Amino acid sequence: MFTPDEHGFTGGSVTGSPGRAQDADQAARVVRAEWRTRQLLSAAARLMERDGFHGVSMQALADEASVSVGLIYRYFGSKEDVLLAVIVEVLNAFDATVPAAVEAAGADPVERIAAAFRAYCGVINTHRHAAVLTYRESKTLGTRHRDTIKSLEVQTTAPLRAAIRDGVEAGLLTADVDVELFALDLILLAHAWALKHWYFGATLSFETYVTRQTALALRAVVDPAHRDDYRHLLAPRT
Amino acid sequence: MFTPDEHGFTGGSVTGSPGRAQDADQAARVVRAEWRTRQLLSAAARLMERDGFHGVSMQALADEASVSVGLIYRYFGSKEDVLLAVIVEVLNAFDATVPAAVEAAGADPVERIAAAFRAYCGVINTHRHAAVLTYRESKTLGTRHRDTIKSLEVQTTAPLRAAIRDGVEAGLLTADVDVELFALDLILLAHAWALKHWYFGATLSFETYVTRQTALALRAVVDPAHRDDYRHLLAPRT
Amino acid sequence: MFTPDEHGFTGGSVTGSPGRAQDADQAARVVRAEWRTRQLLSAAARLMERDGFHGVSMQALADEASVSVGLIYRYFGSKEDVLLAVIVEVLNAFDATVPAAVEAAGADPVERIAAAFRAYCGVINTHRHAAVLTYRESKTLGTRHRDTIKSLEVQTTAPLRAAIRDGVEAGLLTADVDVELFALDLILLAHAWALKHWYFGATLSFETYVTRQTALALRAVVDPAHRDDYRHLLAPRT
Amino acid sequence: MFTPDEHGFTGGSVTGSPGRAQDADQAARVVRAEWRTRQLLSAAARLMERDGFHGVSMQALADEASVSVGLIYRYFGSKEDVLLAVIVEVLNAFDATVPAAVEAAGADPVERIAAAFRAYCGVINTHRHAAVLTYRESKTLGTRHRDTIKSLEVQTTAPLRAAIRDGVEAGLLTADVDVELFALDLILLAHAWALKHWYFGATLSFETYVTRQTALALRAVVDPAHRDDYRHLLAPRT
DNA sequence: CATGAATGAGCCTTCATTCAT
DNA sequence: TATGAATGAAGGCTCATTCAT
Repeated sequence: MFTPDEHGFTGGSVTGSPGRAQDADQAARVVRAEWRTRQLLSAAARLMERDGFHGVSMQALADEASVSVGLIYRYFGSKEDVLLAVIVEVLNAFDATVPAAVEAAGADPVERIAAAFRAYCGVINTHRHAAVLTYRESKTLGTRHRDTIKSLEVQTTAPLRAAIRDGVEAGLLTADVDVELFALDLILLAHAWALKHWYFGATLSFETYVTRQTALALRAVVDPAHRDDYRHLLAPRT
Repeated sequence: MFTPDEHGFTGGSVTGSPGRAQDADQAARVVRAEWRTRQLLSAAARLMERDGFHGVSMQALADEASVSVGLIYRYFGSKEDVLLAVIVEVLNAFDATVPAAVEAAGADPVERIAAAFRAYCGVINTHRHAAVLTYRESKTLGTRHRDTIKSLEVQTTAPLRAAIRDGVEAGLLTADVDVELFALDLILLAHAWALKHWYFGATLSFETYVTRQTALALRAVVDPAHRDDYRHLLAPRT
Repeated sequence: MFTPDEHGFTGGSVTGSPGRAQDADQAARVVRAEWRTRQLLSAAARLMERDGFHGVSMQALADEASVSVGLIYRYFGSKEDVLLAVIVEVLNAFDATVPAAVEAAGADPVERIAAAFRAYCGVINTHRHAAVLTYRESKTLGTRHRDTIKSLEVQTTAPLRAAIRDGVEAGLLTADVDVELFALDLILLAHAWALKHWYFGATLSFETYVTRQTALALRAVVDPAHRDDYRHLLAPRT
Repeated sequence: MFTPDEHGFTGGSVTGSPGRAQDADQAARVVRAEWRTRQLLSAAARLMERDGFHGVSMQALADEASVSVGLIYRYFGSKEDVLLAVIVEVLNAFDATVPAAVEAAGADPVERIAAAFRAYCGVINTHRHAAVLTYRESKTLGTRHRDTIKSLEVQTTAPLRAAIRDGVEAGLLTADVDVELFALDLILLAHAWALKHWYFGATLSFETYVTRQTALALRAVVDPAHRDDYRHLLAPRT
């Protein structure tokens, strides 16, 4: 699990109050701090998805979150940090969701690939607001932040790449599949769901989208010899 | 072919001079104007791809193009107009390239699909700078401009969609292919080449990328009965 | 009394603090805000009278008022709004001064006319800087603002017109007096005091100016039969 | 007659063409130059009256006059010079009109005053566009130009002041009339005709305005003993 | 004489960030 | 902790003026 440098609440000793009461205070403080953070990130994601990073002023963000401008700076060092945190939140959600989904799919590599893809799409669907930001505003961030994201993305897509590799090695996928490339394509298709409103209209439901894309993608790589085993994935009724 | 309202050089023909000489003047002026436009758009694409629309100031643009700020406004009404023009230039390039490439590929729908995809990728490779902008900065533009782009994109992808539809109807592609979805996916894969430096590193050559993606995509849709006919596309040696 | 929409300090009362303390805060804030406004308007009037609306940059205004440029925009939405506020201030001063002066002059219509005129001149003398702006920069403002001013001016000159009308009806002024025209002329003569430095030099004192103009104007309209009653106005010793 | 420093067409010897032909050339040139000047000043007056000095760009002026921007600078040294020339044109018109009108009115001082006033109003009515500029944009001009205007105005109002002085000395006006002040008032009333559209609406015709103002003003100063002699001026039927 | 492309200083305005309360 | 007044750098854009043709 990744935790950005959200201003490092070390919560050091303050002044001179007894221990027990202080602990309670601290706990309450932490709770409130987390609530604030969530409140702010949620507002930021909503606003930035709609108006873009540069289209959202700190004042607007403060208004949307019903706090003062100054308070934002207690939780984030700069406007860029807010953006980074929003993006990181999505990437963390991948890490919190995808591995579990893959595990739940059982041992079969092809099933795991399908599960991973579906989980990716699910996270993107949930954080649709923020997901677009990853694409649109990465260049906005400085190199350091960008590297943070980059490595998070690699880490995040690891389960998918692993499943694909397993599939090839198990002979379930054709031997000539380029693991990296296929993984990239699946990620792209997942992201496309977030971009699709603007690019595509609202013709497909989420379910249909995932099912069809899964079928399309897998048909390209499943070894002909095992096609029948995955008919439920390759030729869905929808 | 689309031409944005680049400020409509009506040019005020005035009093009473011959006409031949004036025509020459006008012609020379138009030539220079077009040169300036190209010069500016090229600089804009380079800079905006690197720093994003908001990261490029008009001053910076002027410097990069070695002109004064004021002059930019003779050719574009606003900063947004510059962005629009950059984007439109790519889209026009599609229109100028793809249909010809498709025709040159002969009558076979599958060959035409492959040719269209390759052509798309080629245009994106050429205008790599500008292509990224289409993704990143569309939200930046006002609704009117956005609609302009949207309709251009639809128009631009028409040849590809047509070829796919033909393929399905000719029984070369499996009957259950979702034309729109498959077209979208191919476009995405083409665009991905522009996004890949940031997303992927520089492992693949353009040739390899196109060949492999073509194979991957087509394998998902070509009817098993015709696989052998397209072995050169489906199972390239690279 | 007119109050322009000076940015409507709604002020965001937030969480849950007592109220008394907050009220005090709010009150203090309002006081400071009003002080700022006055400070800014005063600087604006001074500068604009000297250099004209277009001759004063926001930077210059900020410097003169010893604040930052940005702060001006907390109090006024735009440069035009500053001009409007300056002008409105004068017009409000009329409303706050003239009626009282007229009342204090007693019931006699002629005395009331003289008192109104003197009061007008007094306000203009006090706000000499700003008064000139009304003439010079009305065209600068947009139609909406211009209408605001126009209706304020009408409202502001009402007491004078009423007194003249009463005078005519009471038979103190000759029956053929054109009420509107005579009122306009008096207003003009009052404004002329503000324009006179540039137009006239500094030969006359305020007192002398008012007294003489009153005499001159009234002599044109007071009915010969009542001349003697107003000798103190018609033939002053100065 | 005043002639501003309109770039001093000394029209010196050019190169080496014969005398006669050159003279013709010169003449033609001068004619065209004057035509251009008039064309430009007319356009400038129209535009500036509508949009104010600062609201008119040199480009707009060029367009309105159907010439190029560059050409304007052959006739006027700067934008300010254009404004000055426009204003000076009105003041010259006074000089060209008022004295003649005064002479034509005969020897009677009161008649001369009335004639002068009517002539002033007439000029202002004709150059209404430009007249407003005198008020609105004098501050725009530098000190030097402003002094030019000031002295022109003094020179221009001389006939009126002379007539008033004569009237007082002849005992036709009451002895206590302040010559300078009364002259100023009359000039103001004349100018008011130009300002009135904005200040007053369009209720009065020019004729009515002049007649009524003349009556009003003269009634204030004509000696009671001579009232009957000027009944046609003091109590017009309109 | 005439044109209009080109320049660049300067203007209004916004907004991230700070800090006294 | 929380507020929001205050700052000032920077940005987009305009426009008077020049100059090569």
